[in-house]
Amino acid sequence: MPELPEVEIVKRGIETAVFAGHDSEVIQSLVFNRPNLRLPLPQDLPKQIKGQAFSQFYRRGKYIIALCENGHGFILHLGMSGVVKIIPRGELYESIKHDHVVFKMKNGAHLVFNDPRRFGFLKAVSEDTWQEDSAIAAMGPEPLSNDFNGPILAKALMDKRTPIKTALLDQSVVAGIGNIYACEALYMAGISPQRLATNVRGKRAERLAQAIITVLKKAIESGGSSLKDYYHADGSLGYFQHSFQVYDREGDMIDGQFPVKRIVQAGRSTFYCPAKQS
DNA sequence: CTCCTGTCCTGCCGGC
DNA sequence: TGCCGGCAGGACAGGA
Repeated sequence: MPELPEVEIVKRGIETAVFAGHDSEVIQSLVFNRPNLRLPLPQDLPKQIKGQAFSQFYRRGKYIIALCENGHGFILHLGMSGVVKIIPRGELYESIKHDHVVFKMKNGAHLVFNDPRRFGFLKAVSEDTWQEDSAIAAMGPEPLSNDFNGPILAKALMDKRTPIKTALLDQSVVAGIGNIYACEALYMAGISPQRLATNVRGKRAERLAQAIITVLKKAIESGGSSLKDYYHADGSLGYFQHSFQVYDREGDMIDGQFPVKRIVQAGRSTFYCPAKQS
């Protein structure tokens, strides 16, 4: 499920667990239970970070960047089905299916990456070069930073001849939006997903930028508030229940009279309310 | 160049 | 109940 808000919650949850004191930040071991996910797992990483303390976590779009004190670290992408589980110190960790990557911490806690579909990946990077990684460098502005607003969005959309919905999924336009929040932001902004991206400018682009910011912030808030310490009882981070206005609500009525439709764009489902979006 | 389609992989849900 | 097809929140390679 992970789009920007979910990844942000996962990152905060990891930070909370790792920076809890009593050597909770020190990695005792890192184990890969298979050779690859979407990409080969970095076989040198375990020895590079063994005994090291995590020093810093960042999120960029849908990516989490984790760095250790010696400068070694990794980029984690959750793909479609990835979750991070945190098993606190003192609790027994029992491996289950698709637990591909397991960090054992010095204080006895475990951080586990579980990804049934294996569309996620973990890539070794260093403190000095992670920003030059191809996935990171090509990314557009962070929507919840000062680098993002209506005019900046309009400029990124100017040359795009695709429908606006498809353009929003392009991580070089704006970072972190996926299928759900593209649909939700367009609904909130009253913009049809079929409108050409190049025709979203001026006031429309302003409305869309604001809608993106609002939708993402609300999702982070609801994730943060609905999860005790950001993780479920089973220790999994990254899945929490939202109430969406249009996503996965085909046939539902808006205002009791305007139905939500489902169409397919670039091979992905789009949900929208034609009566409310133009 | 830009844009679209197909593909990677497993799990789940609805229909028969 | 069981089986099967379709679909799933991402991102890339390859072809048009």
